[in-house]
Amino acid sequence: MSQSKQSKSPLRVSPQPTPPTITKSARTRAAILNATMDFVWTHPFRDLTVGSLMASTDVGRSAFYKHFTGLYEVMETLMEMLQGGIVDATEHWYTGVGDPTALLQKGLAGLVSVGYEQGPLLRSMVEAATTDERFEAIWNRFMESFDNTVTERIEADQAQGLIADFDARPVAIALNRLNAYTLIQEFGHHPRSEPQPVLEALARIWISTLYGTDRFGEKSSTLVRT
Amino acid sequence: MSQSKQSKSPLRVSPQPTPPTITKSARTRAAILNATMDFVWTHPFRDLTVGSLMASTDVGRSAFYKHFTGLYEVMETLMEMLQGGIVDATEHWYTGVGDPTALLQKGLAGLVSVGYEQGPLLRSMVEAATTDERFEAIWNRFMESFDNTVTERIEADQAQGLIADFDARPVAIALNRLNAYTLIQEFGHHPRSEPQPVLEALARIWISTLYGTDRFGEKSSTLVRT
DNA sequence: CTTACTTTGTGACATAGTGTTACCTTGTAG
DNA sequence: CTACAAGGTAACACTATGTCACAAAGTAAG
Repeated sequence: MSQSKQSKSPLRVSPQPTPPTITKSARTRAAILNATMDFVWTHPFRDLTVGSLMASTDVGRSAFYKHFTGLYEVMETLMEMLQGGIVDATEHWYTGVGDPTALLQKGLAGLVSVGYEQGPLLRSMVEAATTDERFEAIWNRFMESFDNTVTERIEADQAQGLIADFDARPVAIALNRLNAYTLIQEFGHHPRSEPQPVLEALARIWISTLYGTDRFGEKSSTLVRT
Repeated sequence: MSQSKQSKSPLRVSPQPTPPTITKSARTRAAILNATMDFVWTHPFRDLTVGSLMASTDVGRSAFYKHFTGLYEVMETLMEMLQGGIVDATEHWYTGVGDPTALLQKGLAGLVSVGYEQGPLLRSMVEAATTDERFEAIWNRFMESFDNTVTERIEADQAQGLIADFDARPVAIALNRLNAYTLIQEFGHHPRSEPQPVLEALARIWISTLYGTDRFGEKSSTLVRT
């Protein structure tokens, strides 16, 4: 009732993916996706219903089911967009060569940046995962892929003697939960936190844990980036 | 229909809180709480309905509303029980004196122990928080109380020169998300992970971050506890 | 014991959301 | 201009919630 419009979701879904044939179907599909995006930007996922969603388009509620089998499928589509951004932002660390600390720092900076831009969307993903069984499976697979990648990277650095020889997988799982849920906590709702202190906190934790604390002076100003 | 019973929730709600007057009301209340406990032990919270819940008691569905205003209030009651266990298990660290590393280690061991015992209940709390607005507020207050306590403890140790002088709050927030969601990931579903490697991972991350990595030998066998 | 009264329990109802079906409409390819 | 598939709709069946008026059953007092 007292809702002075906040920020709008930045990602927009254009009707035509590649071919210039703008079908009516694609336009409605895009309208649904955009309406969903806008909705989760400012509302909890639990308040999203097919009815309220379609009310903000120019077609009726039951037309929704001509394009998606349910809300979970809409979220799945949006997640593919989010996933791309996250993978792009962090892949340096997994694949790059050079100073591992600097690579990690860069990867985390990218992750925090995406989290800051897409926070509410990220939050809605987790909410959708607890609401819908099928989407939960998709989300879990997403997180597990990170668990695997981070585990591999830790083990590779352990083989080179860069990281102490501990059981990599539980640490990877824990650090990934750290990232995901810290980003949601800090950037999932309006008003968002400042990204800088969050990046410093995450970088401190990851770097201390993996590469040791001797990287830090007394004041952590060496961590400043972005 | 085809439900071969898995493990049962260990916490039981006795009808009489303190006075020996066993009212009929208290018995039904306890039956509801126990049925809820049993349910979330083996099912996702989204599948919990008032109907299915009351079907496993000897009174009808609408009797539920004579005792609770909704499922969220049931979860609130169960959370008070869980909260007590967590606070008991971790309070050493916040208040104790002596070697901070050892205190932290003990606190985490207690936390992992509670998480291991109460994992599915903890998971259902987070699920309920994303489903119900009022319970979400309660859960957030719970997490914030930990954020405040950990922030204070870090700042106290920083004042003594035991911890490097970084911005304590974002680190406290991140480390608390680490704990909560790692415990849910590892112990929230059957079959649960082993507690030992999880404790080692959490201890490594907390201790490295706060007190430095020089505490660890090459193999982390010094961390073994329980 | 029985009367009066509060607590606990019930069936029926109103409401809100989901997903499906059978049937229109429209736009565009032949 | 017409055939017909794709897109859209209204109405329905279903499931869950929460409430209400009323019934039953404990309990306390006389």
